[in-house]
Amino acid sequence: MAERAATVGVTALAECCPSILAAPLAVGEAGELARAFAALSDPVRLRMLSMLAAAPSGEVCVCDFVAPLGKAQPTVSHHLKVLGDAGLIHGERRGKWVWYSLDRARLTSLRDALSA
Amino acid sequence: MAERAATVGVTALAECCPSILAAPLAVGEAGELARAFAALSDPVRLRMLSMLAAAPSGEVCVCDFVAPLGKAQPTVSHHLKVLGDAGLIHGERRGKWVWYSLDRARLTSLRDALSA
DNA sequence: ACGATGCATCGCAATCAGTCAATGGGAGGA
DNA sequence: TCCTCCCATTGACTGATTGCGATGCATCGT
Repeated sequence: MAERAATVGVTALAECCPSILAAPLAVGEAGELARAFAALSDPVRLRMLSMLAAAPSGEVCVCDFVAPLGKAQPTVSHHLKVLGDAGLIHGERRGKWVWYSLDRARLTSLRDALSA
Repeated sequence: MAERAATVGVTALAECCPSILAAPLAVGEAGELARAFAALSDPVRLRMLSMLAAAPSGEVCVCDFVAPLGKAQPTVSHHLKVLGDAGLIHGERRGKWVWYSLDRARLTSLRDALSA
């Protein structure tokens, strides 16, 4: 159920990015945007995004999130999944490690939803 | 407790608006931003903001939120309080009615937090 | 003064979200 | 093959959030 809802939100937003300020939001649009902003409504996830943005290679390994964030590894994995479902990050497995990178276009589309 | 936390977040954000993309977010900054985005993580509240943005006079009475949103009056009041605590809207009592208006500067500062 | 209206607050029920220990599964090295 | 390491998933617990009925508190009209 979670993956379906997340996918719907991502695809719909990637295409049209409804703005909050342009016109009264329809119920469906509001729901999609709300789920997107919900991904940004946690301090751990925001710090993850900023770490990805600041990473020289543009990628961060899961193991490198644990210590700086001060959270257990399952918790880190959970937040990475939330951000991934929101389309904000993408993970790629290389050997034993999984490297995550930021989807800046997705973040921009979310930013534009706050513009007129 | 709620009003204190909200006030801290509002004042701190109004002054500096830390960007997610600029540098690794400190724990405190991340918490403030997270609370701000949490206010945007509900479809009812997003529709409220868009209704305020689309209102010709720039103001909407509480009673005019109830029917379009399909929520009970206490629920509407609750969401208005959340948005107010986040600094996104301001209410002004005129006679029996309370008129709410959008704080566009606050919304812009939140938008800029998603910019490099 | 009294009743009516508009909004906020309280209290409760139901649902959701964050956290971690335990477990599972895949990849590499000995 | 077995052992180790890295990551994801599960299950359980706690706290936060959403929603509404009931109530309280102003304000206005009579």
